[in-house]
Order: sequence, then structure tokens, then C-alpha cells
Amino acid sequence: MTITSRRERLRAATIDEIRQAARAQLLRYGPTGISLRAVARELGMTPAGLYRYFPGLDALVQDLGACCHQELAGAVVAGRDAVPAEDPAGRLLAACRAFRTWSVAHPAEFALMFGGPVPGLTGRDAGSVVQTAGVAFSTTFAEAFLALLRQGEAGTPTDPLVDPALVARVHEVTNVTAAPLQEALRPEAFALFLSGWIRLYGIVAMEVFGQLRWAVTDAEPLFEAELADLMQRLTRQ
Amino acid sequence: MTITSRRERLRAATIDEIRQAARAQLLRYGPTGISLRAVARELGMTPAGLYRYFPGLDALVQDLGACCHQELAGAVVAGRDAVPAEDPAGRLLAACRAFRTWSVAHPAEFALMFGGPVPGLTGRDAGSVVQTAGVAFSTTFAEAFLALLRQGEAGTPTDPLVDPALVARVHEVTNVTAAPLQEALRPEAFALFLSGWIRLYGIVAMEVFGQLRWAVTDAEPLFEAELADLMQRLTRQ
DNA sequence: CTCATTTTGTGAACGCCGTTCGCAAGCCTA
DNA sequence: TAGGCTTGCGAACGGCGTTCACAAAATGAG
Repeated sequence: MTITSRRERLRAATIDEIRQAARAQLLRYGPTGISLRAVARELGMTPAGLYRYFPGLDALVQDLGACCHQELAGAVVAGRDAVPAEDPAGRLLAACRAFRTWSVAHPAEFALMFGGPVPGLTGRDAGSVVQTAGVAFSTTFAEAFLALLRQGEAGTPTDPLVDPALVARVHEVTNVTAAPLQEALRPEAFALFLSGWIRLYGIVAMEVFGQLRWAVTDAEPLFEAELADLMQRLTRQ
Repeated sequence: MTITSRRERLRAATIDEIRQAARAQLLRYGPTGISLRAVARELGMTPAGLYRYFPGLDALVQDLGACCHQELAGAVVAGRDAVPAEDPAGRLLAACRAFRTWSVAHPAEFALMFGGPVPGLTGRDAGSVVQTAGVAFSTTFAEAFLALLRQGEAGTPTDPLVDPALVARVHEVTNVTAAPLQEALRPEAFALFLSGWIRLYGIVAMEVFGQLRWAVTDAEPLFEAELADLMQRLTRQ
């Protein structure tokens, strides 16, 4: 029940329109091809007018990244929840497949979210928004992973290999969104989870960035093989 | 003995100077922050003058990418060859570690080479130069991997999962540089190699792109664990 | 209804960018 | 020494992000 004055509604609508135009540019020209002036042109506005809604291009791009993160998370959740809860392994599989499907269908968005720091590379706080969004996103997988854990199917990897400062850091950053991850913080389980996430990211990023094209025209069988191996590693061992 | 007239020498020197300035910009401002005008400024030249040496900014950036690929390949080879040939597993390990070390030390260059298509995203032929360079680069690992194979330690994965058009493609693209890869083209071996390369790329890309910072402050133990698991997968199974 | 205040958008300007083109000066060769 | 090739310059074009003073519109209080 958030009260919304007429002004606020108009403003929100404009912001949405801006986002939409920027998104179209992202689609067409890639993360670095988004132009304030072009967005303004599409809205029939003056470039300066956009500064009433975003403090600059970087902010717009970052906002776009956050939106994409949300959208991707939605796709993953939808994929996961299409499989009944009685089959946690199937749910995790479905989540991974949804991640790849969305990413391959939205390469520009993927590059924006998971590529290197796009604008400059100040790196310090610039990516903080997108990184917290990334954490919230990864909890999507963590949930399915934890279901596996609870079912008692997942084993524990051999070595702990956890950073001492890690627990505090994750606690700090997952305060609101990621309650499930705190259970996964049992060091061995967390390491196992990270290892899986790394492999999933690796193959999807390679495919989306075209780094596999020299070897393979259709990366799906490769992905499925990697996924099968990954699931085997997660459930048995 | 390629004859070099005085002009050609001067020209080569200028090109090198341009590369050097561009490289400095890459280091400071990232792949998208390279500016023709800034390079020209640093050389005490007019922007237009640079067009006598490169047909445009994109060409300069691509040339830079090729140079970086060469440099990275050199680092990996050096790391690999620091381990005696009697220990093929150790050589492969050393190559992987050298890959990570160089990449972490040169994040901008890594982003340029392995990130998404930087300028626009025409994608078709734009990345062809960098992709052939990537193939040549991956043979560095293939060599060490093949040594393992010949030693008879490496097993074969379960399913073939090879693209039918793959053999011809790789034959076509590795004609000169990558004779060793042709032996690895035995489908199962190639799949195993690709799987390993994917995992290696995955963890290094995640670290360099800062995608692991939310979870871990020092990614090295994670890398070592992943590497150990990877080697185990490659040698035994 | 009126009037002051806040919000929204404009237009002009600044300095940067990549790129093109005509022209001058230098070098190499014949 | 004469001609051609190479190199670099200067000016210009259009596009970019961003700033700033200013006008118009919407809002809410009296």
C-alpha cells in the first residue's frame, strides 16, 4: 500500500519508458552502445531532460543491469518451479537450463551483467549495485541446492578451503535477501556450491561470449554433458 | 631475412609506439576507454595521422587484442616449460596457473580478449582475428594435455558429444599453428579437453571480472581446489 | 481562486570523441 | 634534379555526456 500521487505515477511511467528505450539500445548496440542522446531522441525529449530521472549514463546502465538481473532471476525461478518439489535434483537442473536459455537469448544483457566492468574500470563501488543483485540472484540456485542438501543426497567435498573473512562478508551482504544462503554457509557446502556456480558460469559465459564458436557450432550438447557431470559431482561423490 | 628499408623500420617503430600508448590506455581506462585522440596526443601527433597506420579505432583495439593473446600465450608457455617434460601433469598444472596469474595481473587485457564483443556487437567477422588467435592460444594447453594422453594416464569420458561439423572446422582453422590439436581431435579426447578449458576459463573469468568478490576475498584457494579436481578428472576417471 | 513552491523540460554551450578530406612537406628512386 | 609515394597537418562534420540558467507546468496551501 504505497501511496502514489499523480506526479509519482507519471514519473514512474517516464522512468519505465526510459528503461525500455535504453533496453532496446542495449539489444541493438550492446552495453557500450547505449546513448543518452539516442534515448532522449526516442522519447522526444532533450538529453538534458533525462538528468531529471537519472544522474547520468552510468546510473542508467547500472539500473538496466539491475533490471536484467531481476529478469534473469525470474526466468530461473520460473524454470526451477516448473519441476515439482519432490525432485530437487530436477529443480536444480531446470534452474541451470533456464539460466543458459535466458543468457543465450539475451547476450547483450548477459554481457552487461556478467562481463567485465563496462564503462571505465574504477571497479571499486561502481559494481556494488550489480554485485548485490548478483548475490540475490545466486540465492535462486542456492535454494535448489539446499533442497538437495536437505534430502541428504549431496556429499561433502574433501577440503574446506574457505576464506576466514568469508562468513562475515556473506552475512553482511545477504542480510535481507538471502536468508537461505546462511544455511549453506557450512563451509564445505558453500565451497561445493561455489564450485558448481563457477562451472555453470564458465560454460554459459563462454558460449555467450562466442568463445566456443571455434570449436563447436551448437554448444547445447556440451552444456548438457557438463551439466550431467556437474550434477553427478553435486549429488554423489 | 626480410629486407627492411629505412622507411619500413621507421614505420614499424611508430606502430610499436602507437601500440604502447594504446596499451597504457587499456591499462588505465579499460577496453572501452581507448581513445584515438588520446593516443595521438601522447605521440605528439594529430588524430588524423594515426589513420596512416591503422584504419580506425576498432582495428587498433583488435590489433591490441592479438598482441595480448600472443603475450598471454608466451606467459603460459613459459610457465609450462618451467616444468620438466617428464611430468606432463605438472606441466599442465603449471600452464593453468600461469594462465590465471597473467589474467589476474592483466584484467583489462583479459577483458579485451575474453570478454564479450567490445565495440558494437556485430559479432560476425569482427572477432575473427581474435578468435583465430584464441585457437592458436588454446593449442598451448592442448600440447600439455596431449602429453598426458600419450602417457596413457588420461581416460576417456563416457559420451562422444561432438558436433559433426567440428572436425572440418578445426582442421580449417588450425592449419598452420596447431598441428598438435589435430591429434586431439579424437572425439572423446577433444570433448575432455574442451570440458577442462571451460572450467579453467570459468573460474579465471569469474575472478577477473569480480564475480567472486561477493563470496571470497582471495580466489586462489578456490582456484587451486578447482584445479585439483580438474586434474583428477583429466588423469583418472 | 490565488499565489508561491516544487517539479519537469528546454536550449545553448563546453569539451570530448571518431572520422574524412584536401593540402603541404619529406623521403626515396630513377 | 624530377616525379611519385609516404607521412603528417589543419580544418571540419556529426555525435557524444554533461552543465546551467531559465521557462512552463503541475501541485498544494491560504
